[in-house]
Amino acid sequence: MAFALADFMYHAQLMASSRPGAIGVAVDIVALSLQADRLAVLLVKLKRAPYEGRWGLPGGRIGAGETLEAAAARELLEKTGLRRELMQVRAFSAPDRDPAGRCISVAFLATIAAGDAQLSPTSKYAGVAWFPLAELQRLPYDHEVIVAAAADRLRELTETTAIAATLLPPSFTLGELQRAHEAVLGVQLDARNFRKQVAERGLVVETGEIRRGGRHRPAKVYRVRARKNPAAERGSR
Amino acid sequence: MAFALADFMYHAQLMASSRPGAIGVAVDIVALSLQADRLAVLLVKLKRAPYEGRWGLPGGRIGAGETLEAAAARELLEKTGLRRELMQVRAFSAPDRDPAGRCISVAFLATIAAGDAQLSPTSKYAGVAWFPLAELQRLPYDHEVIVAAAADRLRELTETTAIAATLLPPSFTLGELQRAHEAVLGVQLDARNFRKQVAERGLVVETGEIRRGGRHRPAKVYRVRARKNPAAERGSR
DNA sequence: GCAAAAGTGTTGTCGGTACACCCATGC
DNA sequence: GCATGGGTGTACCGACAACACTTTTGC
Repeated sequence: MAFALADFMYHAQLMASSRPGAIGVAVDIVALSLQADRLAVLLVKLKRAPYEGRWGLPGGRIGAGETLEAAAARELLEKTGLRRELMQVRAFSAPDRDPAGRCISVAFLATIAAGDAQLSPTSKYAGVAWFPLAELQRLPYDHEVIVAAAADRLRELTETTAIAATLLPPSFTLGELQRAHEAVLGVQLDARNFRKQVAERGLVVETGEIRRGGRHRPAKVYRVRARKNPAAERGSR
Repeated sequence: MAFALADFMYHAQLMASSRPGAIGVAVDIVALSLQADRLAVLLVKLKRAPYEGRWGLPGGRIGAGETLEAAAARELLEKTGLRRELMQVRAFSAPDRDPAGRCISVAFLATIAAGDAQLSPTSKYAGVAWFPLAELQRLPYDHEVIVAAAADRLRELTETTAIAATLLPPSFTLGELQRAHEAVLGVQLDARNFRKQVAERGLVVETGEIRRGGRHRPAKVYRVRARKNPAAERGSR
C-alpha cells in the first residue's frame, strides 16, 4: 500500500513536471524612484543560477494561495522592507526567457517615494541598489524589456494622473512635483503651465505649510488630493 | 485499463494543482465582434468540470514551448478557425478562480471582422456562439470580470486608434466605421465630426470604389491605412 | 415623391502652449 | 546685491462639440 502510494506520487510528479500545465509562475518587480531627480530602478544581486551575482529585478515564484499582486507585494517587502500597491504591467512568456526552466513572469510596477528609498535589505539579499534608468547596464533574463515596459506604463500614467507624486514624500512643493514629472517624461516643462494644469485638475491641495530652504523664496507645500472621480461624460467624436 | 488511466490522470491533476510550484497557466480569449451593430463576445460550451456544459470564454493551458500569445492564437484557431493577432489584457490570479485547481489565466483580446464571424467550429467544441455584451448572462470562473476588462481595453484603444476598423471587413464605408465606434463606445457620434476627425488623423484611405445598396446615396469605400508613425513630439504641460 | 443614409462647413469654447517678469529668501 | 528657485497672466492656436441642409439612390 505504501509502495503503491509512493509509486503513485512518483508518477504524479513526473506527470506534473512534464505536463504542459507545470510551468513556473513568477513575478518581477520594477520599483522606480527618483535619485537626484533622475528616474532609477531597484535592482538586486541575484542568487539563482545561471545569473547568480548579477544585478537584476527583484522577484520570485508565487506561492500556492497567493495572487500575483500579493506575491509581488511580498517580494518587494522582503527585498526592501517597503509595502506598496503594485500595478500589473504585463506577462512575459518567451519559452527560453529563463535558462533554468520554463517560467513565465508577470511584471509589476511600484513607485517608491524618494524619502523611502533608503533601503533596509534583509539578510536574504546581499545587494540592493538603485540604478539610474538612463544608463542602465545590460540585464539578465528579459529584464531590460520588462523595465522598459514598466517605464512606459509610468509615463502613460504620469500624463493623465498624479502618480508622479507617489515618487515624492507625502508633502511636496510644486517645484518638486514638476521635477518628478520631468524626470519621468524626459522633457522640460513650463512652470506656469504646469502649475495651472495641476491646479485645474485639482490633483493636489495646499497643506498650508511653507517650506523654506535654499537661498530663494519659500515654497508652498502640497499633498495629493483623494482621487477625484474619473467618471466623466463622453461626448461626440 | 481505460478506467485506471482516467483515475490516474485525475489524481495526477489533483497532485499537480496542489504542488506549490505547479500552478496552472492558462489563457482566456475575449474575441469581440459586431453582431447587428452591437458588440458581442464569443463564448463556447465548456467541457471541463465543474462548469461543463456552461457557456464561457474559450481558452486553455499553454503548451510547453509556447508563449502566452501563441497559446491564445492557437486556442482561437482551434475554436473558431480564425487566425488573429491578440492583445494581452492582464493576468487574473485569484487563488480560487478555478475550482478544479490553482490556475492563473492571462486574458487576451481579439477583434474579429464582421465578415469572419461565421464560425467554423471544429469537432472539439460542440457549441460556439456570439453573445451581445449588453445582455450577457452570468459567466463561470471570473469570466465576467475578464470580459469587462477586455471591453474596457477595446474602448481605450478605439478612442485613439483605428482598431474599430478591425471589427469590419477590409473595406468599409465611413457609416459602417462610425457605427462600429458607436457600438464599442456606447455613445452616438456626430457624423460630420466623426468624418472630419477620421480624415484629419489619416487613419483610412479611399479605395476608389463606390458601394451602392439600400435606397440611399452610394457610399465611398475605405480601408485602413498602414499605421502612421505614432512617434509624436511631446510638448510642455 | 419619399424614405434613408451619404455627404458637407461654420462657429464657439476650451485646453494647450508659448512667453517675461517680480518675489522672497540665503548667502 | 546677487543668485536661486517660487510664483503669476495673457495671447494665440488647434482640437473638439454643436448644429442643418443637400445629394443620391431604391422603391
